[in-house]
Amino acid sequence: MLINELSKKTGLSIHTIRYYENLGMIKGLADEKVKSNNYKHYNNNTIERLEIIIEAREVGFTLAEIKKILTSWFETTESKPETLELFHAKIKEIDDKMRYFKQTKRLLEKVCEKIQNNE
Amino acid sequence: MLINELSKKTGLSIHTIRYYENLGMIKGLADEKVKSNNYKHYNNNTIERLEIIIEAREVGFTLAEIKKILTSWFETTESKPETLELFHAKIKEIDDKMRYFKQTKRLLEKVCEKIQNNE
DNA sequence: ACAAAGTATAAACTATGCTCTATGCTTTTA
DNA sequence: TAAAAGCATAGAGCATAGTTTATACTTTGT
Repeated sequence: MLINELSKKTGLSIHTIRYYENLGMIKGLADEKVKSNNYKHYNNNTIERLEIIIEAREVGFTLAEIKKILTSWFETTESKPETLELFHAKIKEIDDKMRYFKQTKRLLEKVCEKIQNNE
Repeated sequence: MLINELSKKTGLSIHTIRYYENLGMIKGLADEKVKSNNYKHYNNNTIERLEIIIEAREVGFTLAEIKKILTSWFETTESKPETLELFHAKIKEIDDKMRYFKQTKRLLEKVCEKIQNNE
């Protein structure tokens, strides 16, 4: 599929997709049989990768961090202990953030109560 | 307390605290009895506010959004229905993000398993 | 009393993550 | 076949959230 279709399937703008491609997070390939243009083709793996990017950026990971996640998930053949530790650290980060989430949610709920009681 | 103490108690840099003060998220007051300087004094409410800021920014709320939360929590006297709706929407956002969190955590755990099995 | 440390204000600078514009080529469509 | 739409590349511009620098005044410690 070309970039337009990819954009529609993921909900990301064409600009954003190209931005991610420039960062090396995804990769499209030009059809070698077609010499007249340089149109890049993307496959379902690209969709998977973009969905992971969307998920992980919601969590607040930077694009650099997400790139590492993608590499470890899709490309890594060898297993470095420091990579493993990195991911354990990230999991811990998520757990920490979850706590902030619960606290903030509780605060917001209290704000709602306060607003309603003032009526 | 002065800004240095506030910085130590919250873990935020003096610069960041001033940045938040410029945005109107917190407010220090100069001692009127002292004419020789313009040193601002902060109280425990400021600490509370900064702790809320720290929590909420981890959740990914923008400083503008956090400012609204603070206003509704500490300053609002009247209760506007649209404010209430805003906060309900924010709570929903948090719930949505929690889902992303769980998915991303699961992905990271799988990455860890993958790395370990490759050994 | 004087150097060091603290405070205030303003402005410049930086990093991240886009978003938009310009240019030029290719493909599709009426 | 000419106009419109799509694709690629490069670079400029923008918003957010700080961080750093410069300047100047005040307070504190020795």
